[in-house]
Amino acid sequence: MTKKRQAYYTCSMEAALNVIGGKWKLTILNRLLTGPKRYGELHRSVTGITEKMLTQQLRELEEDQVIARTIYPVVPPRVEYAFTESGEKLSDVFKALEIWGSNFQHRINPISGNADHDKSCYVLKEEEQPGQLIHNP
Amino acid sequence: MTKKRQAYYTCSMEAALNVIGGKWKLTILNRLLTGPKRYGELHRSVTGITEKMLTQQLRELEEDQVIARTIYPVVPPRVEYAFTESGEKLSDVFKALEIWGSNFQHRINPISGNADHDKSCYVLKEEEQPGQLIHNP
DNA sequence: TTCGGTACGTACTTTTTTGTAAGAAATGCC
DNA sequence: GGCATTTCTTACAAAAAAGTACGTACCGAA
Repeated sequence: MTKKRQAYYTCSMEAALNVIGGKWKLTILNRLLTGPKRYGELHRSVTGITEKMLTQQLRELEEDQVIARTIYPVVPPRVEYAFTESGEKLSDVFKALEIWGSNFQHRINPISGNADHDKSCYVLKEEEQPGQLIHNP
Repeated sequence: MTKKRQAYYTCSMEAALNVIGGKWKLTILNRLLTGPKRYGELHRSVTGITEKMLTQQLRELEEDQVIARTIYPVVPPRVEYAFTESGEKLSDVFKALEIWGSNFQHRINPISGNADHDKSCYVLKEEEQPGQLIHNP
């Protein structure tokens, strides 16, 4: 394990940030919001991530009990990753990050109304149920 | 500036995470929740941070328009840091992080009911008004 | 004229995170 | 046997973040 992972924090927020921080974790978790995914699916879906990084981040998320790993004993191997109950509860964090980040982007970079870098990972439904997020098509 | 700071993101969440990520920013922002603070106050209050790091993080937060810097032209110098309007809106993010992180800590480390590392940075009031956080005494 | 207090800046080193490239296991199919 | 497929490992290298140590400016007071 490369990443130094603290066991204790003086602050719950820091603990949370440590779980979802890093270059790839939000993106990975984002992909899992639409349901369980295989390793290869994630690898294709998370553009630019290397296999080493993907494995490493998945291991850490698993260690933090945010996602669960299911191995199907077949050849070639089939491994699926899915949110745990605790991981699903992260949606409130995602939502808050998404809302604030969206405002932030528009403020910092208001000219880019239709550009690629302006799109959100998540869209909040109009008739929103608390805690629910749907993935951007 | 040491930190590589992206200008564009494919995801608002990533933009948000970039603003509050890093080793010290949540702690600094946490201190500012109780009102504007001077450089020296922050330095004493954020245990362990070096002057270089404090300055650097404050500069980045200022650049991201999360905090504002006010210089009083006196000798010796007096400089105050305070949330901007946008920074204040981060409280929703803090709250979500805090709630999830708190559950996370109890799950990961359930034995530590009264230890130091179990305490929160924030306490949510019983009769909570939306978006309001008060600092832990 | 040296000193103190405040808020930095800068060169350099160490630590941490991320990336590159290659290999390995398991097994059915040709 | 040799190959393809999938899910990882591992050793090594590069890049980024954080830490160390020291220096600067201001001006009034001693």
